Amino acid sequence: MPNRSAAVSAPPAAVADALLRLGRRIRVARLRRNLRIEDLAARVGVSRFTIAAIESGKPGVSAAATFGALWALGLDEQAKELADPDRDEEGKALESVRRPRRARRRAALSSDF
Amino acid sequence: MPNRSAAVSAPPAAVADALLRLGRRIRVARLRRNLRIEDLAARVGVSRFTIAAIESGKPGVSAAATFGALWALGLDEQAKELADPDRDEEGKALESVRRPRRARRRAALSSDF
DNA sequence: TCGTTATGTTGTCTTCAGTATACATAAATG
DNA sequence: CATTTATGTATACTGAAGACAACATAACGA
Repeated sequence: MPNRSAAVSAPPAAVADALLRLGRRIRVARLRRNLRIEDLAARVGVSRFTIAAIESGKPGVSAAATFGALWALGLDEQAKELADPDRDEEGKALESVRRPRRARRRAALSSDF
Repeated sequence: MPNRSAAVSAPPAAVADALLRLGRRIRVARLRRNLRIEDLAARVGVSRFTIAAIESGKPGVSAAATFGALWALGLDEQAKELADPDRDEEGKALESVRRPRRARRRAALSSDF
């Protein structure tokens, strides 16, 4: 079985779009602050090629580099709110009374056959 | 993330915290939906080990896998708002009149030593 | 316009992310 | 409790992420 996962080499369109949009926005924020790619790279602690990859929406860049760029630009506040359980209305609705520490498959109905 | 970069192997505390928090929240959302790690992995298109890495906040996981997990859980709406230029007050304030396509270092003041 | 320089591009090399298998642990279920 | 099974842990393998160098291109400032 091949090594690289499809999700990374060819992500779903929604994910690819999100990464592209995020990259473009990071670029806008960087330019507004009059930072060179190299300047931002130094702040984040990666090479200029990694920042270029982020800005062009490459799927394979590490989460640390991506969030690091947001942080280095002072844009990490919204990142902190990501997937906030309090705002996950669907999740709250689906949640059963208790909150299990493990998911469980629908019981396999041992009685048949 | 191959050739070691400090930002990935040992991210700034703020970034490490953000990744840890995001991972925990993804786990909460997954459990609320009664999905096993393996179920979510299948939706995202990665192995269960990658989901486990995301949930434990490992810095090296790819952005595609991370955003893919948010997407597979239906939590990608907030992700779309990340780094929205309209909300970047600091950036808007810093932005000069025009929006250059390249940053430029502070002019090197050719006249002095 | 002209020189400067930020960014893109190409190519090589190294390291680790992601995968897979196997086993251990612990949490649900009945 | 006992059984089932979701998740953690360990090891090994492979391909791509990321670093670096050098050069090409194009945008900016003067």
